[in-house]
Amino acid sequence: MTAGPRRIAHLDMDAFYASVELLRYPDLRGQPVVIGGGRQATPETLADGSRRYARLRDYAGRGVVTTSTYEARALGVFSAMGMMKAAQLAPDAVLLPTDFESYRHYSRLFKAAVRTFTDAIEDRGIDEIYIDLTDMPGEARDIAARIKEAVHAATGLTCSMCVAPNKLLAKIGSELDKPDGLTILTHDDVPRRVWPLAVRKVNGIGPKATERLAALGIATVGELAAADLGLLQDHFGRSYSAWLAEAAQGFDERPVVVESTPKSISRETTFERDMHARHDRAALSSIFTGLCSRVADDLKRKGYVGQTIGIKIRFADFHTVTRDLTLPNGTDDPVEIRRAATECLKRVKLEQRLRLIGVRAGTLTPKGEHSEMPLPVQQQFPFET
DNA sequence: TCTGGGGTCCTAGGACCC
DNA sequence: TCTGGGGTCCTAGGACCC
Repeated sequence: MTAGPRRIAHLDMDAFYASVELLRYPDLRGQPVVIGGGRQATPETLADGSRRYARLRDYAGRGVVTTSTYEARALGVFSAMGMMKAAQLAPDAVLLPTDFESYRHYSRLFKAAVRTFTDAIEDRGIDEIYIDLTDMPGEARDIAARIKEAVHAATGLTCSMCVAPNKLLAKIGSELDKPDGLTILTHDDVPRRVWPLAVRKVNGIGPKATERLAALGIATVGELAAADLGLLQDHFGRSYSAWLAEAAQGFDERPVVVESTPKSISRETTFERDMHARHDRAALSSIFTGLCSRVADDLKRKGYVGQTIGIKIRFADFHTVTRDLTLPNGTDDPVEIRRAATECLKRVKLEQRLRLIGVRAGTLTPKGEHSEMPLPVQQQFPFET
């Protein structure tokens, strides 16, 4: 076994949800299209067979943009932006509702296509995967090109790929040539191709860290790579600063994780209007029960029981609190979940109006496997070591 | 124009145990 | 004037990702 560099690919579907919608509505190709909002955005088919689409300007509500086409992005409309803001930027853009059923279908198709090459695949959600190509014969570029072709043949969709020595670089590289890109990065490419990038491009550096780095005069990965480790430690702590320094050099040893088990299952909902604990008591109670039932259904469908039941409350001012409770045994029973969730709810002051409520089950174990700890021997004497 | 829903991982304090 | 230390569980919050 020679311990040469690994070959890790990151594959990212291009504007995935929007591209799936364009397969169904090809007449929208080339137009700014935004996915998000509720059912009311479903296109209407007219008598002559043509379609009438909702426009972003007609939207009213609290939704956010889920995805947008490249034409909409050119107008400044990006994922996670409030729809009302997006409507100001691109009032004439077409608005389509999200259809997760379809996206999951195409997700299965593209992953199955990749699986004809290898099983060394790490799932990173509906539209992304890592692939370990280390043990595959052939040139990285040729393998990636064949995978891209297979994905296109299976779905009619394009993706962008990068092959690099690790996941960190592969993830960065797959964005360098979007859409339909194919990038190869080696460690020697880091100074020329990675250091000029904004720190935000690094997976794991989010909005908060970006802002705090900017305050230190660090905007690019290269500036981060050149930063004094002591300075980083003072501002980000031992562990995160060490990771920042490693990442800026392009080092990352994380393996491609092929199998994983879920850690938690949750359901939450944001109300169309803020609710009041007393005034809207009946409505809230029925929503709460519904969330508990959905969590129970999800647990049953996936074959798990959860031992920690938790709730999440978001107030009108967006302040968010969580409470949880560990039960003696795991459960997938909606009544038991609701009872535990209610206990959690009692520990929250509900004076402000509520924006969101959620229910969560954690500490999951496969149903049927007994996870209860054997009870400790009753009553040990203290300090008997 | 106020910001969805589903997750993961990390940190930190206190309880509890030996 | 003193309080010793280490491991693990529980709970709450926060950053981050897709």
